[in-house]
Amino acid sequence: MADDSDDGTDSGKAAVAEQVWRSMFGFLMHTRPRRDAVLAHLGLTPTEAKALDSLDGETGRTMKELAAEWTCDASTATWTVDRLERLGMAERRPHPQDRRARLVFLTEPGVTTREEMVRGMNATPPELLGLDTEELHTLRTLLAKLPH
Amino acid sequence: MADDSDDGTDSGKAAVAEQVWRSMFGFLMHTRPRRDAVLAHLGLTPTEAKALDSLDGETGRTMKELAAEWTCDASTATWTVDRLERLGMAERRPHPQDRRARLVFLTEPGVTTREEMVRGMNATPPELLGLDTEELHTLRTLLAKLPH
DNA sequence: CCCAAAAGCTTGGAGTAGTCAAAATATATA
DNA sequence: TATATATTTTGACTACTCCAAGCTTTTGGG
Repeated sequence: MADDSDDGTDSGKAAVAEQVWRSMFGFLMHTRPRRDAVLAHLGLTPTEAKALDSLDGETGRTMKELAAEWTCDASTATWTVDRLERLGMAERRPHPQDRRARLVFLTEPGVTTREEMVRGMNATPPELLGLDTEELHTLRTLLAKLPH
Repeated sequence: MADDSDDGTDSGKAAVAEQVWRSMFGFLMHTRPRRDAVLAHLGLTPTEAKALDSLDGETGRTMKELAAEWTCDASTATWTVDRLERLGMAERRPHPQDRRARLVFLTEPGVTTREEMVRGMNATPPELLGLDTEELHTLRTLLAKLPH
């Protein structure tokens, strides 16, 4: 009610949304150093982390696909996969149908590192446990309505 | 209730917190391209953006302070401020008490660019308006309990 | 069936951003 | 005056990033 001005529009809603975003974004910033530390601890550059995230041990990806996903030049994709390969985390295998193409897979150490990275990046910030269970349930329900 | 195992701890709460975090983090990722676009549109590198954020037009900061805030080498701070200065967005002025030191201020164009940047980075994602006003109020109350 | 064009990838060359260490300069302080 | 402080300069190195050129293989007409 007490919100503000005089136009007929739903300006109160936008103001509340803004405060919601401020809190959410602030919390994200607050917890960011922890996520940065995950990559630092694993010795991964942001590019290597992104690459690791795009790959797995079972499904081979072609260089073309990876370049498209990373929205980079084909030669940059070559360079990126080279880095992972030198780290022993990825390998190129021949494409069974097209001998021009390569399929990129994570090696076993690559899969392990990827798992640690994903676990660390997605780890629940302990600050959330400052809320009680009922509050968390409410939050879960509401946040589930947002695109992800 | 129906949650899981057999230890006496409050394991259901952690599971809900995890889902809350998944939604929140997912939404952050979902909205990230928009924030990247703000910097791209203003032609700012991440370092320049960080520097701009640390400065204003009234309060001078010494190089030493800036290096500490950015947790970088003093010479890196010099390099960073140089960039902003070449862009016409910052200027060094002598320190009134200590002639060894400099005070760094934003210029008028720097202040303007900073404002645009802050506005763009903090802009409320329109997806939030998919929730109704009451839901947003609830969200605001709960999120305000988190550190920011 | 053959060959020119296209596709997939890599290599080589070059440029930008960011980072630090060491040395140099100027000033303040004990 | 000797030492400490604030900053800049110089030099070197890593991480990206693209473009242009080249190699191999596939594909689409004639």
